[in-house]
Amino acid sequence: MSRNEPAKPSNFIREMVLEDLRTNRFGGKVITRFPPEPNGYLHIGHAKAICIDFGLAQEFGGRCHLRYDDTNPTKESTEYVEAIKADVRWLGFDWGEHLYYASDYFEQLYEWAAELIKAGRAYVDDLPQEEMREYRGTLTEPGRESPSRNRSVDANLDLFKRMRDGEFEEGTKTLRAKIDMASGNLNLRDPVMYRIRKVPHHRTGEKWCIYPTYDWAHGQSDSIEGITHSICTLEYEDHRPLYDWFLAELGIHHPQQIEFARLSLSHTVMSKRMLLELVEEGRVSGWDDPRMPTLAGLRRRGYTPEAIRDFCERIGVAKADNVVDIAHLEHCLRDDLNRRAERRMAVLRPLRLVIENYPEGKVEEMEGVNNPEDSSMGTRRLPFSRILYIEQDDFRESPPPKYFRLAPGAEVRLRYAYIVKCTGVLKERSTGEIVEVRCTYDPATIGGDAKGRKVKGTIHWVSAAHAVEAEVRLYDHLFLKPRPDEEEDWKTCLNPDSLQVLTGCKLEPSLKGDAPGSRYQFERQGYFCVDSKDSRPGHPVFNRTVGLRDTWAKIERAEGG
RNA sequence: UGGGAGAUCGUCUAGCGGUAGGACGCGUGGCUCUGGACCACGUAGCGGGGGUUCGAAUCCUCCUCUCCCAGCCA
Repeated sequence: MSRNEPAKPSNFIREMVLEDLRTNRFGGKVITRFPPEPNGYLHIGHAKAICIDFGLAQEFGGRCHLRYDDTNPTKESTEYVEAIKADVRWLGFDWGEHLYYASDYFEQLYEWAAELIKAGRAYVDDLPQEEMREYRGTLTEPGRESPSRNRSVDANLDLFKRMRDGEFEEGTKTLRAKIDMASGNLNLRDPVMYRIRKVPHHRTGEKWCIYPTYDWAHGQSDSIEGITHSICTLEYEDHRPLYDWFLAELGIHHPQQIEFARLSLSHTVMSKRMLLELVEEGRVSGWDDPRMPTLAGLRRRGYTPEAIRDFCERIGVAKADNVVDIAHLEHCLRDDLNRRAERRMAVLRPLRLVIENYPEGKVEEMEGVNNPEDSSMGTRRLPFSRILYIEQDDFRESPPPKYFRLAPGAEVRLRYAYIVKCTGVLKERSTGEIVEVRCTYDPATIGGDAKGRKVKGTIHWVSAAHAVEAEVRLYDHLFLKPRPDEEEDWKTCLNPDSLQVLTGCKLEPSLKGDAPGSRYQFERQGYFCVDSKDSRPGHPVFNRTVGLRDTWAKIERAEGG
């Protein structure tokens, strides 16, 4: 409608769906699914897939199923099932009644497999694993047909039944599709449909000892659920011919598989293997360590689902390999938190500031706005007194050029309070360390009104007598290099300062006893949240979610400071 | 050297034969009781060679480079 509105960015998947809608290919329906294997935690890469799967369904008035691809009982557990549900919900999506498990379809899958056997399209193979590999050939040489390949239908049926009945040991038999051992696509060289695993399944228990492979289970599960668009990542591209083959042979509802490029993020790793290694070696405190790219980690770090969804929208969807700069994610976060987080004052590295001409014992209450972006968020009272804490960084004995903060003889505004002028410092005799800054205040400037004076700097403060003590954890990128997995040894570029723990931080009293997860902007510093695991009454712990943009730090860095 | 896919500002992404646009980042300026936010401006790109066309990022062709596949993982 409005001509200035930039066109909503589309992507190739949306356009394919639109085209299918136009041609009425699936009767006007859009049914997608998010199909995690319950064998690990979801990360930001999954969030992209979730946003695409659920987002498309939402957009076109369809629905998206949550379906667990639980075909490999040796790796899966209900613990992951629950964690994944929680993460998807937290991200803001709802599968309604449509929670499914591939394991619900085991019986149907078995029947269809028998059907393929009867059609001469599948056979029981005796080849052990290593031999099967040899028979498969290589990327450049065709494979050879297994000696079992031309068994009779009856023999195959009988053997298959006995596989199910547990007559054979693990690894001694498989059911394979009979396709083409010479295909250039290795997936078509008689792929395995069933393998024997004499292990209980987290849902079917002891009922089965043969389990379908991904290739055999996935497309058929999609079909059963009436999925129209089966969206997955690029590595499944050459599985599509097999996906299509099974469905065509069975003559059942045939969804469209569409592949997109998975998300990579700079300054972190996303592979399950690497994340697991970080956890197991204690490089991080767990899957929900705030430095982890897992949804659990991001949540604990203080990320909002809105910011993550916005990010997924902004990065787009395409087929080219990509690595998105983590700064992009952080931008989306700040953008969201700036609008929603209440402001607070907190001194992370305290330095005593004594106002020499302010009466001892006097306490005034200053009014601070909770969010300058949204006046409906109200105001709060801040106790002010003679002895305050300010940030160590906000005082320099010999200030560099363009330093707007406190320095001997300089004036600065104490946010929401008074203009003060520095009169001197107290140092620790032996070390020369500055332990206290002295100043005088101008009573006429109450509330921070500079009365027409040009006071360039405004700093935050906390009244010493009223301060709440807290531990603050400063998090930074987990890796120093943008692409750790491209280093000789990815762990050599782990950021040794990815976590800095500060104790004895001084918070304004309104922060006392806040609920875990509460998010704030600590003015001039960044966004912080109450840690959901370690914070407790009497010992608050805050996590830095992300810092504010810091132009001054940039200037200092540029000048070699 | 088999099969599949891909290549557009530093990064992500649009473009569908008609002026290469947006976002992030970066830079400059403005504004500001957060050196935040916000506003304005700027920076910078079609992998290469041929061809078709009045006109090519887009169509054809050859080449180069990158990614995926040899699990009874997903």
